[in-house]
Formats: sequence, C-alpha cells, structure tokens
Amino acid sequence: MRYSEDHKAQTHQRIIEEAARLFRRDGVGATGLQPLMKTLGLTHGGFYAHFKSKDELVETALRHSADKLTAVTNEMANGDKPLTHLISGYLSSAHRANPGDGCPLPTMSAELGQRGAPSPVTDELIRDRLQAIEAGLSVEHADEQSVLILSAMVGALLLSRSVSDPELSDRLLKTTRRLLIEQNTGDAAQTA
Amino acid sequence: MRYSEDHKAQTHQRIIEEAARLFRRDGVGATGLQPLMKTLGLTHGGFYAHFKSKDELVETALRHSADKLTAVTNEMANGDKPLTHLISGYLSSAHRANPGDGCPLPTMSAELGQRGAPSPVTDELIRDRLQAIEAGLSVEHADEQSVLILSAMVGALLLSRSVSDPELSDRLLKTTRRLLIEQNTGDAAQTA
DNA sequence: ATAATTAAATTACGATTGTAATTTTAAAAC
DNA sequence: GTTTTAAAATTACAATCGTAATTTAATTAT
Repeated sequence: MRYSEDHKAQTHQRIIEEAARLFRRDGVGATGLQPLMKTLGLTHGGFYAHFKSKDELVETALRHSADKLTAVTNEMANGDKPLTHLISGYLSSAHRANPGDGCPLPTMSAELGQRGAPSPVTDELIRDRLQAIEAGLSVEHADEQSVLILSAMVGALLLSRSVSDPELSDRLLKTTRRLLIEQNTGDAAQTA
Repeated sequence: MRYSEDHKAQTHQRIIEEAARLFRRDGVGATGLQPLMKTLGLTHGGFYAHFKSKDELVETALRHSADKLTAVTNEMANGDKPLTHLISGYLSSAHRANPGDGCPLPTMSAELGQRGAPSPVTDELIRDRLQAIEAGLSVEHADEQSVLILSAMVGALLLSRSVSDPELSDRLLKTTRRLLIEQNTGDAAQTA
C-alpha cells in the first residue's frame, strides 16, 4: 500500500527513535527486531525496506542518541555554571531512572565493544562529550581532567543502575556528583 | 556413565570458570549454554544436572569472579603502595585486553541492571572493591573518595574497550590512571 | 560377577532470532 | 477511472536459544 509522500521517511524516523530508546533501555542484543516493529504497529517483515541489517540500525540509532545528547548539552553551554549543570543532570535520579532517554555510553558501550569491531560512532560520541566537559573547565590541563570526569560520570551512572540496594545506588550517584562538582568547579553541590 | 567420586564437582567447577570467562568477555546474553558446554567437551543437555537455570549460573559465576578479584587485591594490600598498584593494574593495557580474566563490572553490570531485578551479588562486589580502595587512602573522607575512584576506574576501562581508535583508547586509560594516582596517592605515575 | 547408581549423552521441545521472498493494498500518475 | 508504484503485511526460512525427558554407560557396591 502506498502512503503519502514522506510517509516512509516518517516511519524510518520512528524506527530509529524507538530503537534508540530500546537499545539504551534493554541493550542491543536483548532488543529483537520483531518486538521493536510491533511496538510501532508494524510487522517485522518491512524492516529491511528501511535498513539493510540490524547492525546498520544500531549505528544509526546510536548516532541519533548522540546528536540529541549533544543538542541538550550545547543548549546548556550558554547558561550559567554549565559544567555544574552538566554533571548534576548526568548524575541525577531522573537520568538513572530513564536509561532509554539518556546517555548511551553506560548502557551500550560494553556491548558495542563486544559486538565485533567497535564503530567509530562511539569514538565521536566520546570525543564530543569530552569536549563539552573541557569547555566548562578552567583549570590548566582541562583536556586531561575532562577524561577523568567523563569516566567517573559513566562509571557512577552504570554502577548506580546495577545494584539492588537503593541506598548504595544513591551513595554511588550522589557522592560522585558532589565530589566531581566540588573538585572541578567553584560551585557548591546542591543536596537534591 | 558414572565417574570417579569428585568428578561431578570438578565438572561443576569447570562450568563455573568457563562461564565466568565467557560472561565477562562476551556478555551474559551473548553466551549460549550450548557453546559453553561444547567448549568443555560436553553436550548442553547435562547442564541442568549442575544448575537449575542459566540465571543461577550467572550468579555463581559472578561470585566466582568477585572472589578471585578480591583475592588478588588482598594479596596486594600487604605490599607497598597498594592503592597505586591497584589503580595501575586495573587501568592497564593487560586488563583492557583481557576482559575474560578481569573485573566483571565494566563488562557485565549494564546487562545485570537490565536483566530483571539486579542481584545482591553485584552489591557485594562493589562494596568489596570500595573497601579495598578506601583501605589504601589516607585522606579525610576516604569513604567518599573511594566512590569517585571506583566509578572512574570502571568508566575508563569500559570506554577504553569500546572505542575503535587505539589512540583515544590509550588516552582514556592512561590519563585516568595518571590523574587518579596523582590526585589520590603521593606517588608519581609510571609512564608504562 | 552381578546389580544399583548416576554423570553425562542424546534427543526433542517450543519460542525467538535475523533475514528474505512474496503478496497485498492504497496512494499517486496518467 | 484505469494503471503504475511502492510501503507495509504476510509468510517462510534456518539457526539458535533455554529447558527438559529420556537413554546410555561406567563406576561403585554387593
């Protein structure tokens, strides 16, 4: 059945957005193409009219996630205390509770490293986030300190999502947030 | 066929060790029970004589990995500069290149957080490693700083394994290692 | 030597996976 | 109003998954 002009483009985009969400929430391997298409009200057969393989969708969805994240960060960059807000938002309960809307690094990068050869898209994503952090730093070796900050953010969020004890989870999230802010900005970390 | 007294116990242990390696190297979901048993020269049918489900094996294998890691760390604790060696070993090229023999946190914790309810075994593992780091710290709020250090170690190793550019991978690994050592010990980081 | 025991092999199950023809069908073009 | 077109549905494929009976066979106990 033929649909209106840009209907295919719209469906294409809907697949990408739903995939980006499910890949981050459940992982790439645990996300089947059939349930994915069913979520969109489509059957899985039509998938290959849009992408030539699941791997291609993974790359596309990852780039989509990266672009959205970068857009949010860029918007923050013009406000006050950009680095404090960057760290605070990343290590927030909201981000912890919604992996499907958040940074793909804690949820997907282990799998991306394990699925055959890693894609350069991961590199781009990491470089972009390093640069965003570096831009908010005013110390001498900002390019080095940004690596430490990103590593700590990704690690803390990952660990805080993997434990069963909510108190331990909070401790991982909030302690890392407070120390990163205190040690890298002149700001005081809010208790929220 | 009946084998010598402790043959079942030996096979049981071999399953655990091979699973612990494969789960860390390839991920839990990507590790099938059939290939796992075949690696040991067994057929997959006999698996359920040893474990009642794959999930039970995951827990057992994770605990096995944790115990071996803790043993290595405890041994280091009596030497000199224990924290420096702990960080240095964790963020080493050898650890990066051999996920199957290393810490399960960077490779498995995302999946563990995604597979239904997280197991308390992850909590134990994280608490143990926090304590090992804290024991090597001599600052005032060692219990808080240890959280930052562990997060950074896990994050840096995870990211360094997921990128395609070896230079970026080295930068993530070595910069985090050097800064963590410089900022948390009185030692100078070796260039190796 | 025979019988009892049991670890592991064999075999089978239904579900799900990624992939791919093939068919349907409704919008666009004439 | 008929024909062309192509997006999505349908259907099918072989492979693999976790799980589970059932059978085989070697060791121990009698």
